[in-house]
Amino acid sequence: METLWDVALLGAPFTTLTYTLPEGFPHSLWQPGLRVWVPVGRALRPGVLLRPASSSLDPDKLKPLFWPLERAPLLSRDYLEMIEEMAKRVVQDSGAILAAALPAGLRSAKGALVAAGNKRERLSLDALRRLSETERKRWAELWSEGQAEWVLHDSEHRDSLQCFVKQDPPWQVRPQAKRQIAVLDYLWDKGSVNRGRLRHELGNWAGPVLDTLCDKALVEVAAPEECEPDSCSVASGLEDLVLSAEQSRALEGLRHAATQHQAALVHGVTGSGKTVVYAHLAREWLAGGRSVLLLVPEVALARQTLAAVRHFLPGERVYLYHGYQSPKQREKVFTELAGRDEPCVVVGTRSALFLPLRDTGLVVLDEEHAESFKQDERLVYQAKELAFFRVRQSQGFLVLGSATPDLKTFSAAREERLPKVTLQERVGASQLPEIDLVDLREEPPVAGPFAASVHQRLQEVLERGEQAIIMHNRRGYAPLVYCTGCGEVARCPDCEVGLTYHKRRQRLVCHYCGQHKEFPFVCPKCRASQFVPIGEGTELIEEYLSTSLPAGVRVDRLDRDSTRRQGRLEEILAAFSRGESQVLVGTQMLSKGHHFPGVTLAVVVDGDLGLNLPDYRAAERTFQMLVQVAGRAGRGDKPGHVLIQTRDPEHYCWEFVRRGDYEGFFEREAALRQRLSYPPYTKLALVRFSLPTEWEQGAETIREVGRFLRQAGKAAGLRVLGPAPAPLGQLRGRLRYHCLLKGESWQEMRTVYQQVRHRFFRVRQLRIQLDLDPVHMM
DNA sequence: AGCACGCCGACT
DNA sequence: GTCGGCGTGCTC
Repeated sequence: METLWDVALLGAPFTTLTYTLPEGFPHSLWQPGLRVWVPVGRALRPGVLLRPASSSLDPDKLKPLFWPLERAPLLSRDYLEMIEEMAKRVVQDSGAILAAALPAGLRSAKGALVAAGNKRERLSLDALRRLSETERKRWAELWSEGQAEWVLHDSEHRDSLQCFVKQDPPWQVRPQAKRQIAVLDYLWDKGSVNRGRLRHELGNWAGPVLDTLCDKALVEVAAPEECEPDSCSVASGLEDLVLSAEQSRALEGLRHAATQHQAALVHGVTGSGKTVVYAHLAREWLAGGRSVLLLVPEVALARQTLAAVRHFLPGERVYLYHGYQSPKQREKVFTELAGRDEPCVVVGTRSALFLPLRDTGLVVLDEEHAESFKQDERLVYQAKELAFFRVRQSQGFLVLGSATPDLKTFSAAREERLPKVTLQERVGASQLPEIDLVDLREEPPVAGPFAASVHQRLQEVLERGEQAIIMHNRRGYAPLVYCTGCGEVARCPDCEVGLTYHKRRQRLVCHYCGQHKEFPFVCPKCRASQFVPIGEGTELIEEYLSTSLPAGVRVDRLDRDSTRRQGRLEEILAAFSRGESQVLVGTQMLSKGHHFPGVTLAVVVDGDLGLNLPDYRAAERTFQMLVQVAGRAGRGDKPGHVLIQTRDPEHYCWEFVRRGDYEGFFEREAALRQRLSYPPYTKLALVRFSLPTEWEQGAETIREVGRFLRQAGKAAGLRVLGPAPAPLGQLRGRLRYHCLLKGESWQEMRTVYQQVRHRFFRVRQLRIQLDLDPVHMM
């Protein structure tokens, strides 16, 4: 009989600890996946039973776990298997993975009470701990028989209310009202947080300040929204389920692939109607009694896709899941799915891969090349890898879809490790747009950031009553400002990068660490306060077009700043798709999957922006983004046109973008990668490490880490490059370095990483992180 | 992350 | 002599 269990802690330090079992509960209760309260130090913490312990610890020295949180395990064995596999791959504790996977409400045990049947007996968690052994046992038996229940603290408490800013800056607040400004700034950065969190982060004074701001209607405090807006007013562009001949062939191809493979690639040009094909396939899998998971890279797309799925699959249970839902909402979806046996559809972003779907049949990863499918802050994981694991585990089928697949994915298809179906035609009357380069060396920008001919073209399009999108991947007003006193550029003191000027907010913002300074700003070098903006961001372009285009033309902006306020994104998209605005200026947010039939012109303000970054994927990324932007033009019945401004018209990327020639680009880029020994021809990992800027032993430690890595790497048959300062050499007051590992085996890389961590474990100033297959080298 | 333990400076 | 500052290290 197993009496020792390994429990993964759901809070820091996330380690797995071993406990004995308490008395009074039926033995059959103890199953993997059961959430429990365990004593850690003198506190109680939530954790998850992983497995009967194999360790040779002395049972007399172990504590008994305290109490189960539920009568049946929330998580299945398959689910735990997935978590543990993931933990192994990213070299982290299972508890850390679980904590990232579970919605907040399920990983934090709120102070709870035990109520007994119909009696009035109530016991707080603390009271329960103080009971005598016999009393505790009696309660355990009562609870086990269903005579007592956990009553979680009600969330109607004021601190659980969500707060969000209701107006875009600039805000009408006296400049002396520092606290009001601090609250507004905080909420603006975070989007929406609950009142408790706000008071915790800023201090208790935030409570009354919040009330003042509510009175001024600058901030709203509301109960977490319980339901998602059901339908989306943005046109989805998907009229019906009738398939073209090409789509039918693709569907047939996928059906066939599913009989002998675990996954397939749908390579379809923008506007070729991939979603309809997915919908058909989804319907078939549902009919077969299996669940369907539909993943898209962004929340806005998830909402659109939800509307389309509901339209196509009426009567099916469809769940939505993404990171911007309220914790309550996510908790509800999570628990409902964990207990659900009938098949259903889930539409969501990357985090939806962690949902406890019982029987995952079909998984669709749309826009599979998108970088948001790999997260790299808290937990480094690749959604594709996890999706693969899930379908393998459940004998399901994974569909990767894109107009511009990840080079790695396409190369797998080329080598016939991954079946591929292709969609080359746009559906309906629309055609792929014509794409032209505008050489800014010959035709320098005269109209704001635009060449004369581009501006001219824009005006013509608007005169005809058509719409245009302007893509520029830089938010804010100006990416740099320099001081007229000393000629220096204003820099972030912690990151050393230039500060971006945001005109509406009257702030200088560091786009890397998020800190901001008020503007006007006093130069730290010469005390002057006159600054001149250099370069242009979306805010400037919006302002420029609003004033230079004929009156009556409405210009809107779509970027992270303009969509911070809740519901703004939908408003902007809806206004554009109803034709109320004619020009939409934005960052790459514009390029993802939106369907605007009225758009006949797309302008890329600076095609070279991403091309010269120190990253082996710079060209791939630029190509993908430009093809996606181009894909927004000419989706209606009028032909589309794309203008790309560049100062480097000879770059090999352009001819392929112009012809919409993915395969050509692939050949060229793949050959380059092979020659330079980059993925997909080798495996790559970064060992990132950072240390405080002000640390005397910094330089010596960097050398030591490098020496150690080179030695350990060599022994493991890896090539080790570096250490080199990371492209963002200083961030948040820390120096950042990395070593690049090249080799054939992920496992060797993990081993080397563990060795270096072990070796420098005691050097507290040093933080070391592993990123297998990094998407960007920053 | 908590929360102890522990070793130095300013007070009754 | 005691209170308390936060550096260091552990939690089954």
